Amino acid sequence: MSSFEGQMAEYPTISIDRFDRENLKARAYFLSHCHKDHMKGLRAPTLKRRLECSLKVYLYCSPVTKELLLTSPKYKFWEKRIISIEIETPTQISLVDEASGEKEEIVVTLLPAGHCPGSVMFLFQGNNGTVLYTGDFRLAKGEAARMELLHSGGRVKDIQSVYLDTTFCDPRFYQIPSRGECLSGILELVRSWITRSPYHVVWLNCKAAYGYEYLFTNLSEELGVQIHVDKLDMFRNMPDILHHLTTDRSTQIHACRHPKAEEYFQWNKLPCGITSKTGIPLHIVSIKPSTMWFGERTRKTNVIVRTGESSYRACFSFHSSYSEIKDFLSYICPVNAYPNVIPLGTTKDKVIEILQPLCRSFQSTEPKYKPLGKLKRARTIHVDSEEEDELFDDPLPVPLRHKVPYQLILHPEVFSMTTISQNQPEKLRQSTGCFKTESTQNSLLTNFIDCEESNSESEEELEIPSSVQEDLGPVTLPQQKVDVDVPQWEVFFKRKDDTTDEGLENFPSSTETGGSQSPKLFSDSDGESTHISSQNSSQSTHITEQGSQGWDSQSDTVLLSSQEKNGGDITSLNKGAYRPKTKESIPTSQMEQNVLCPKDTYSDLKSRDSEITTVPNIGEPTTLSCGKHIPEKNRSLNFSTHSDSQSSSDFEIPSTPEAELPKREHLQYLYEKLATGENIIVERKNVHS
DNA sequence: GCGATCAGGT
DNA sequence: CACACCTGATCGC
Repeated sequence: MSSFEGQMAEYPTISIDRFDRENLKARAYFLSHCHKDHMKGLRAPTLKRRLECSLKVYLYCSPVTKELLLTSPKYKFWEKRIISIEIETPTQISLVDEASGEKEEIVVTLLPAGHCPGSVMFLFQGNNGTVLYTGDFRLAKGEAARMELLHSGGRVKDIQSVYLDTTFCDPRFYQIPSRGECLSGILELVRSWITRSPYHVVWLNCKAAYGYEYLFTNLSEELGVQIHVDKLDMFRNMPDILHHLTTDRSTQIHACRHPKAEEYFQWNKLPCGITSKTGIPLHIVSIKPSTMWFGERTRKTNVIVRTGESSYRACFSFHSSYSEIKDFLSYICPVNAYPNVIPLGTTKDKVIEILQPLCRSFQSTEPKYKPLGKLKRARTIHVDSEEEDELFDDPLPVPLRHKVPYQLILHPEVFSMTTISQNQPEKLRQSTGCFKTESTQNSLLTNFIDCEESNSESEEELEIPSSVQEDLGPVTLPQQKVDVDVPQWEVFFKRKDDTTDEGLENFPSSTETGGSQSPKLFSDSDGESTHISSQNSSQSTHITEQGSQGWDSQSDTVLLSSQEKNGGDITSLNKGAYRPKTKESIPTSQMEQNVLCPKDTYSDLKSRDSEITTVPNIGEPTTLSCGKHIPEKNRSLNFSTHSDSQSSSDFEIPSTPEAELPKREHLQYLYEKLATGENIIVERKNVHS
């Protein structure tokens, strides 16, 4: 639960994710995502009244969040006062004090947060420095490095403060299986059950919250079965989600809810009330998404745990694990970091103790003891050289250092801007202006570059395979050799042989599943302890493909690919994917480009109220007009269930093409056992029996 | 009747 | 062990 009070030290006149108390005086509001604990006060009469008086006050959020929010009649009064901002589109906002007329300019950029549909992080740039408010997020290791707009001049921006989602910022939550692993584990479990007969159905016992959509869309895509839900009107303009949901109860996968659902389940009744199909009783299994976490030294895990005759828990997390948080923060390396959440059982001081070493404020005062294990090391950067880099870098995706292809440098510190969005999407106008580069103190910054390194993490990765091999007997873990010279995240996402994925289509994803089948199906691994919680997972509007690959233009399909070769996490909800359809259906990529170009469908005049401006690119290198944009990428539509998991996790035990793969029949057999609850002989060596 | 808060549950 | 809710009881306006 977020304990963020709504304001940031650097920009106290804006409020984020809190709308009560002091926040009632804010000049502008921001909502990172549509979860109730981030909407406190948002529909209170006091704020409503203030809106009526302060006509220049607006709420800014992603298009998806706006859509979800306005679907609820309780928030309808916000309709004319919400301005949605496209993901990854720097936008200038004027913060005006209505009493004094005082005005401050700020540029905000929304970055996908991977928490739930529409969830974003806010990057603010203004006179008091650049700050990042993460909202709630789940980003895999290395994802920050792939976010274009966190960079400039090929390096991460100089960020003063990060207001961080520290939900799992405790070593106890060291690792959480990746989205891909969790997804493929669930996928195979569901598959093994529903393919038995039309009367075999699955109940996904999800909570009432956004964030499971990527699970639904992926299952539907892979299995060709829509998911039954209670409501879907909030997705009416998000075809990529909508198409995978249904209100028709006759489907085999349900995610409907009812206050007495658990009770119903006891009686073999689904939450939606049905118990049979054409007179024949259903065979129901329940799968409850829950957070499962593992200690630092845990070698492997099962993402599916059987909890009863017909019930299972499946790993699913909306938030980044301890190691993911550390990876994220250490990459950003801000001057300061502030926790938005203090997990129960820990204290603010403890959380800060963890965050501080990853910040510059600490590093500069501490002896620079940088063991080889460090991932990044300090280096001095000259602005000039940065620009050079920019110009001459090769456009190919380069691992850590992000380049911004297709850009032209204008003047180092002045940017032209085009005004676009307005309150009403259809109206737009344009204008130009100048913006001064943020970091003035940039000439000599201490920045970090990747180090070839050897750090504990990679050590683990290297070790894990071997131990896993021992444990698993037949299933050997391919050496995911991590080349020390290679940027770490590649280790997680890249698969040696991408092409193999396709062929494996139906092959149960070995990974988690594979793990589960192994002896310790329902228990935990030998390593450390396993933990389970009932959380949910989530995802957001986010990008699957990392890096410079863009999303594809087929707006529709976007979602899902389970793990693609790029391995990243599957987050399918791509920026494009969940873009509400309200505007036009411009192919995503195209739309992106258009954002900065006059020709938009929008036309119009600007209203002086809400001043919004899209800034081509902020940061050292200035981008010219449509330049911001990410190279297009063809999103792979293949959904190989496995690759991701296998490649990305520490947990995975799986098989890779080169390794000895479990036989399909074998896995199928185990899955069925798992699904039906039949006894599984737990033999370490020979799972096959 | 409404909201805010707390307890309890999933 | 956490999360993001929901329900119900109580209190105050």
